[in-house]
Amino acid sequence: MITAIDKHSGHGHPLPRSAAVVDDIVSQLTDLGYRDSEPRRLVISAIAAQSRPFTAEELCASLPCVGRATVYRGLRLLVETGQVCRVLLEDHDLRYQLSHQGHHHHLLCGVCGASADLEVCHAEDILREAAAAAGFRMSGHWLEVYGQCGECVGD
Amino acid sequence: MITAIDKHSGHGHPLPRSAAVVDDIVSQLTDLGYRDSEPRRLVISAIAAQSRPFTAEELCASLPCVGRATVYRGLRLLVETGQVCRVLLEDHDLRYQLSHQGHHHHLLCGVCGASADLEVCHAEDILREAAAAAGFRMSGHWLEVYGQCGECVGD
DNA sequence: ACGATTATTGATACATCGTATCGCACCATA
DNA sequence: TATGGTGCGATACGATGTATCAATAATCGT
Repeated sequence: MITAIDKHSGHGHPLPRSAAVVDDIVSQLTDLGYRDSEPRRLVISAIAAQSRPFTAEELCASLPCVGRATVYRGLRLLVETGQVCRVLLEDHDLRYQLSHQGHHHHLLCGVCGASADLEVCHAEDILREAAAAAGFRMSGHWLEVYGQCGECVGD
Repeated sequence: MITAIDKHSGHGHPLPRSAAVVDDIVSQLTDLGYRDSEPRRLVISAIAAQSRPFTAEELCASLPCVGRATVYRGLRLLVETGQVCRVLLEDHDLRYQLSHQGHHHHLLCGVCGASADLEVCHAEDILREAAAAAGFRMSGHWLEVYGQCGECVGD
């Protein structure tokens, strides 16, 4: 109801089309039978405002007016519905980020923390074949790729 | 090409030469300057006795006479020295298992929990190339493959 | 528009997993 | 055998996430 994105309450500036992103996600949730509440919109909005993978506690800190449990619940719901995906850093730190649809993996920069998507996973066929050679039927996989992004190479 | 080796599912078979395995690991530790203590041997022995990926708490439970902190310290030391590797299950449960040397990834059975190794990671070249296309210089990756092992296919 | 129903919230306690601290014991070697 | 550092166990702590539960608010049928 309240489109409070324009409220420059916090530190960051609102992203240009972030309101549209929030509306889109909310409508996907309502299609699934979930309600459209203000705290949830705030959580989604805060997620959409993140420029790189974030931790759950960072999200909580950026939403002082929303209960911690609500932030965690919203995050979990969005992960379950595929709107947000988990990202595992090289040091086993678990983070989250907005998910772009479809099967993909992440390129993670160890210097600046930026992430990029590997949209098509060609490795999948090779893995399936290798699994079959070991008598396994592959049903899924988890892959993260670590390195340095173009701007950080050489640092 | 990727070759799968060393299925350590075990279905109840005791691992052969487990004492020799413990001695080998202990000698590698002493070579690195660490001492040969009885609690540490107990931890290593318990790890060697595991037939599939285990949690740290399972290890603690199997070693009631060794302090919890000691178990965790031993586990961490073995991970740091490469004797034990971490395994991430599909539900994000973190487990451990004896590491067979060299770069490898895991095939994990979601039914019985068995694991097998993918010893050579040929997907690496593909990933490096894909990373380069996105302007990244790849320095490492994390990969787990999920599915069903030969004995559990069809369950 | 109203009221009933039910999802959602927020505060808080709890659970899990792992690490830091600290005094003491043990080993290595001088 | 003195001594210094490694490792020990007990325990407190920290980080991350979940369960509980009364109160609230969104949705729906009318």
